[in-house]
Amino acid sequence: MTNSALAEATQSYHHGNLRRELLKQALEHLKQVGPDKISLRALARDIGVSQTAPYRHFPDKNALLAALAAHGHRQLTEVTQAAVDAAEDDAQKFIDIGLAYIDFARANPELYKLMFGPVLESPMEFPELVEAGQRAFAMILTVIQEGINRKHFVQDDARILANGAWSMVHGIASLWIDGMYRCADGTFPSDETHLDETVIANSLKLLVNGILYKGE
Amino acid sequence: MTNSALAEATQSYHHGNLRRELLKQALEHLKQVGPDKISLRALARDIGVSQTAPYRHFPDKNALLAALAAHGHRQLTEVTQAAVDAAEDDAQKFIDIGLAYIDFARANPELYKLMFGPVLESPMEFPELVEAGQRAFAMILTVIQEGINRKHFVQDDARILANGAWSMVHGIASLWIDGMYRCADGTFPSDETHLDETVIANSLKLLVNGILYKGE
DNA sequence: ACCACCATGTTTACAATGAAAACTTTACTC
DNA sequence: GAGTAAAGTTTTCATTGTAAACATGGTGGT
Repeated sequence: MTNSALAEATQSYHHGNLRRELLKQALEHLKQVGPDKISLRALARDIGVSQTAPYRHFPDKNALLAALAAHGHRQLTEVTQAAVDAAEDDAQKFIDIGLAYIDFARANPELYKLMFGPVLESPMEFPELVEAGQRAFAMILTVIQEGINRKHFVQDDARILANGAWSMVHGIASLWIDGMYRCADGTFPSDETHLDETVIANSLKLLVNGILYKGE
Repeated sequence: MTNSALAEATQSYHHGNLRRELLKQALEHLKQVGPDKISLRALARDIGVSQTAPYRHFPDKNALLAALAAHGHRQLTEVTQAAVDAAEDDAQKFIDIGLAYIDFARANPELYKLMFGPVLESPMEFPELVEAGQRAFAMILTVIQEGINRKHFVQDDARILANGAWSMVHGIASLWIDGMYRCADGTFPSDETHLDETVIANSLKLLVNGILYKGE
């Protein structure tokens, strides 16, 4: 068994392939207790390994969380890219892309909080994370630039359009996740989850209306 | 000195009026170390009081943070209300209100993170906080409703307009605070803080354009 | 086949934290 | 002036992140 790939696949090696297992368990714990309360020791305990074993794979807790966040960014980019590819070339396209992004955030709230919240320290120091972020932004920029080329937009500064679109989508996702989306009377929606998509889509439309060039 | 109001005003009582002092120091620590790393013990130490003294004024750490967040919401509502009052009745009005909100977030990033981030646990259990949030939303609704009454908007569902506007503003504030606002090439702005207002205002305009009724 | 090495885990240890429990002090009330 | 309840203290405990020193076992060079 000199093949390390085989070693990874099986249960062998010294004590299993920990790094993968750690990230898997971390994601599980993340979903259950939220990003703040993740404990390295609890992870190690649940995996059945010593409390300091994780430090052979990550310099510290923050680094593990960063790896988790990077994975999340890649996933998010994936689902958004899928929406981009599937979309027809009209206004609905932008709505659909936004909805895909927001759906991911709603389906993985704790992960999303980790990715964009203040839990992670000095995220810019993790190349993996920075690259994932740039990839996501590049994707948005591509879509935007296409729109600019086709003269779909009221303005042709890609930076403003991309940041504006991202802000809107991120804002909706954040507020919704934190339960801050409100009814007209200031109270919170009870359980009409079937209305969500419509409400969100309508909010998105506001921005799309502001961006799209309305041919006379 | 039977007057408890006087007692609060002066330095007297048992060992000074702690509650006020705690919140003050907490705000200071918040600015310096961020919401995650605030430590009750450090607060007590800096004030010169025993480590468990805070527990006579707040049931736990979370409650202290909630009080801090509530204070932040009141401040935020205040500055935004001021912008509402100062604004003339045209499109620029909405830009100005949004900018005031975002300026507060940029001036008090750690406080803003505490108010809207995932740090605070079960925020809905703090009536003080819930009320502050409702007051803020009510203010937005008032402005929106006025606009609806004057037929300024392309749509008359106040909930959608208010949530949409808030999402946009919150999204911009969050991304900016976390340093995720990007240049057109996907990199981050270096130090052109003088350009900020313009860039932000332009993003805001995208939404305002989408909301305002454009009389033929 | 041997042996030295390095990656991976373990044991032990330490300091910081949030919080509970029991005790002490002080200001105000009757 | 005694008693009471609020405000503060001391002591204690479990949990956490992480450093340091040690153990182990698979691998590669000779």
